[in-house]
Amino acid sequence: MTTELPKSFDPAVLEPIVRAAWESHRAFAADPSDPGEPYSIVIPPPNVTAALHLGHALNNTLQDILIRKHRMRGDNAVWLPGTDHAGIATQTVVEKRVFQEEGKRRTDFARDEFIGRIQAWKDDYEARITEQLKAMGCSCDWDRQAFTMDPPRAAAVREAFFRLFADGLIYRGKRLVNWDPATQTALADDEVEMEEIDGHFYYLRYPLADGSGHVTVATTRPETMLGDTAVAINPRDPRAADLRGQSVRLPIVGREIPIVEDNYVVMPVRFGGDDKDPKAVLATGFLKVTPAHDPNDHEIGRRHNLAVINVLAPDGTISDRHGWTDIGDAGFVLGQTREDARQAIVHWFKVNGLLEEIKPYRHSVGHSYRSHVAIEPYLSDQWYCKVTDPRLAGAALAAMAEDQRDGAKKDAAASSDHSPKSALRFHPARYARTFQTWHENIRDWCISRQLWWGHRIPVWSSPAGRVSPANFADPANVSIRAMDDAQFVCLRTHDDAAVAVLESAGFTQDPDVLDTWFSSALWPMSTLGWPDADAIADPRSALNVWNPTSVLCTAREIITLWVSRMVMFNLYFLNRLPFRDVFIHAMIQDGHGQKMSKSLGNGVDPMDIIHSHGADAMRFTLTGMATNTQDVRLPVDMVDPVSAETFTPHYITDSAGYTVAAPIQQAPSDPRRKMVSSYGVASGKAHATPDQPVARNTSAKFDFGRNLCNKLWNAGRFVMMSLANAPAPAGDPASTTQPARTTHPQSSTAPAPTNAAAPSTHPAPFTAPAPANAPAPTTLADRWILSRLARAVRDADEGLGAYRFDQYAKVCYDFFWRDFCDWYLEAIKPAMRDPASAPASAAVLATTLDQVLRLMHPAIPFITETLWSQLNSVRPIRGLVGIDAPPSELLIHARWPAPSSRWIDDSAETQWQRLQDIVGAIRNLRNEHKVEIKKRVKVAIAAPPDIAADLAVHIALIDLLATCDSSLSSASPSSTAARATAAGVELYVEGLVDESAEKQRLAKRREELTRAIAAMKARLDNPGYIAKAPPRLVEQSRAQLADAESELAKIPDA
RNA sequence: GGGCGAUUAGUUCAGUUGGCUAGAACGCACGGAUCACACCCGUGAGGUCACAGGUUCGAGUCCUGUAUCGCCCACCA
Repeated sequence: MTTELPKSFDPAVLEPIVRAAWESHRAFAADPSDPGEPYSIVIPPPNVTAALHLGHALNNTLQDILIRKHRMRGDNAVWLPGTDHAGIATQTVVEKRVFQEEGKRRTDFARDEFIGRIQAWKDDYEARITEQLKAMGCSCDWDRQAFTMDPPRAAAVREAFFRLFADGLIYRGKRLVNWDPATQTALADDEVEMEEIDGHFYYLRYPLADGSGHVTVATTRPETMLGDTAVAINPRDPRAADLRGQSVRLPIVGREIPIVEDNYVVMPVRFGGDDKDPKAVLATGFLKVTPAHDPNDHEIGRRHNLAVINVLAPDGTISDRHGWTDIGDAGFVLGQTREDARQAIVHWFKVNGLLEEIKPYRHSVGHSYRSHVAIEPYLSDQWYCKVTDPRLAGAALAAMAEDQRDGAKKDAAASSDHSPKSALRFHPARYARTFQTWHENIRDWCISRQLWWGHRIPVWSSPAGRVSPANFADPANVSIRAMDDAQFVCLRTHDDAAVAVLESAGFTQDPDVLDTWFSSALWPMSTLGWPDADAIADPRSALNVWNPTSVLCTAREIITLWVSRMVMFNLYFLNRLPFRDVFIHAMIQDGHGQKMSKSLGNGVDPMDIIHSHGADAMRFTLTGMATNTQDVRLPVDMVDPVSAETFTPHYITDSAGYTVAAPIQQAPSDPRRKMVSSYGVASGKAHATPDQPVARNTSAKFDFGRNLCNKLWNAGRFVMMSLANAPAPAGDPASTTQPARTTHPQSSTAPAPTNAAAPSTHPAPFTAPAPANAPAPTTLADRWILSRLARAVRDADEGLGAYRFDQYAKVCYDFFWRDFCDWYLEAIKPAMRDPASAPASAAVLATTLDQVLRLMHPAIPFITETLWSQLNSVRPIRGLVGIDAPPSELLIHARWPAPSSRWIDDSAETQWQRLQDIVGAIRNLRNEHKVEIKKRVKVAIAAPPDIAADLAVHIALIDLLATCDSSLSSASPSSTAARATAAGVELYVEGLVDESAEKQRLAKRREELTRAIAAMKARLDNPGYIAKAPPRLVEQSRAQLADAESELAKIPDA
């Protein structure tokens, strides 16, 4: 039965079966009370704004590899899944959707009603994301799935806010914030994108108040002049002395404002300014100071005690209702947008003869990452978290690994195990610098957002009302602080009675919500039960077992947004790190080095790849791409929806200077084309019907993984067929290979059978007994493959330990395909026609496949799990002395291979390498002379006595692998024999008559040898080389020279 | 402006502390329906390691500079 595997594997059929098996066994469930070293990862919670993209696929594949490997090692491994509510992003998406579909704006709804809409969106996308992760094979503990706004996470937010508030680390500040006039909310610095803009420098004349003349200020934003409260000049400016104490009359408004001296002002070039500084070139030396609308001016205003006059409404229009009273003649701009006001004011200056000049100026301007409109520095009341406090940023800096601070030792330090395990380490180490610089220059964190979707700020205030702790039933859960002459009351938990007290005293709750990163910052704590009192008190609680987590896997773009804040909060609230390692993986770009994005249409949907190639194929390809670099490229193929042809898109530059994909004629307007990036987004439309082709981006790169899976499938099939007749283990095979795990499928606490037997530390494979009836391998092929296996296991482990997933993938690939399939399987085919007669080889074969499946399972879990169950049902002898292969019903719970250095066999590898060289040389000769594939040729091998003795034993292998009949001889070339040299022996293939081919080949070889001899001679003639190079290398060079010369001597002259 | 990367075969990438004739995969060329696999097998071609200096017996690797590309941070005069 078991040998009836289909010829090629079908992921669409197999993956759901394997998923069901894992689910029914509750294979991903973890329990903090399990023995085993804790190993935990929290998922970087994807935003519920959209379905997962390829970057997520990479991110989660790598995490799953780590989790699966550690689970197999017997560690108490848990992977905590969840999603992020992503305040601004999600609200914006839903607002846009509602407006498109219903023509309604957010303000047309009641707050709760609109939140309900967003909630529905969230439910939808959370489900999709979860399904995507499951389809990818992510072995998250789904019982612990979290959402940054669900009740447990809300409790964490309340507790954290309360503690920070009571400790004075949260304050209310009237500050300039990055205001997005479109969404009417404040943005964090990180949410602002800089864009280069072609703007202008406007030179405006401000008359001196005494009428004796004017000063000329230069500005890119003339409209803000309405809020000017000073003109500044550098004290070193030669004109400063004459103007000291003077003031100017602000045009339009008529406000009299002082001339102040401040070092911030850039000196114009003619007074000694730096001529390389474009500002100095353009500057007049007079700076208009608008404290309410420019961060630097705000600082100047503080230094000189200037008035702060806000002339804008929250929507970005000029307004006299938000702090501006002396409007003078400015009535004509009231109500205008920033852009219109700019034109109007410039026009006013022009007609009044006060506009001196306009010069073009290219500069960068902050834009909202959401609405893409220009950010307005805007004065408003916001809540701040005082991350500049030493207890936060300082603690984060102190937690860094010593050898990663100040860029010490660079990447070499990342993999060293010498520094204390308790420190925060980055992999690759260069990212430690990003983290350090951020904290050294950190500014207080604006945590309030003018949104509806998010954690409502748990503070009530009243300008007039007053309360005291005595008013509350539970004063310990109330924190009262006075700021700005008002009382602010923070409630620790949801408490209707306390709210009633506040409301009756005239208090109202702050309408704002918290920055989405506030809840994200608590993620490694809140997903594990904090702040539940029992969780904190119990040393065996999930919180105390799994926090600190083992590693955080993420992309570099959120080191400052997220990593930093988790470190600060975890240290502050729990006095320990949220994770020890931070692994920063590469970002996936398209084949042109551009980010994948919806607007470029170059994104690749993981679900498309799962459908076309299979989850394993996608995972393996991504694993191989996870190199140490900061970007990797994935050339994207697009599928034309009409012709169904695949092609590589080219790019054009649009009128705005942006590069855009130009893949398909009229692509953006073709409704079918839109489905490219909307798999799973435009619900129900993603699945193509046969008569309606759907364009889906893909990449030929995924063929790499698919080919590997297919190869593994067929190799597995072949091994299984071979072993079907092989000896089975003594005793009752069924009971040893089929542990009865299915008898307790509901028990999440039951560890895997293999792990249960293991101590809490790693299994000790060297002491594990081999099967009593395991025959000892004796053949060269067996010794060789076991030696290669031992190295592969060691190297794979090393790669994973250093977060070098590409190395892990390569080791698996090379060992499995090159060694196991290309050479080992070919070599043992004769023996496997009757495995019972070669029990040792059968045991080696079964053991090797067993280990290959274990080794590759973390990367390609579905196909390996499928083959594992097949191997279990064949029941061959598995395991050898030194190679522990304890049975397990499911591979996901099977024990991770441990390096078995006892099988590393240099002599076998040397001998095998010689065979490979000889076989390669004979195959080469055959090909050069166009010998038919099945024709056996006669080969005479002339070898020195010691090598000849070795070869005599294995001559049958040469005959098998090179399709020849070879004989060892002492060099008796017939005149017509084609010849070659390999591995120190000479080969003569009889009967190859194509003399021109042979001559060509020899001429080429002669040239190669001549070149090599010249290079060697030059090297050895260099006295410095002889004197300074290690003797080993000099010896090697001499030997190579001798070999090359002797081979050349034997080549007959043309 | 500050920082971090990258530049190696047609393409995507490896290349450990400097040391064999610089490797792999895909693609390409030639041969092959062989009883695991044509998503395969065998063989081969293909590289001035971005450029210019330097250190060294020896540089893809270390140093300096240049160019191009990318990312992060800062910056509305």
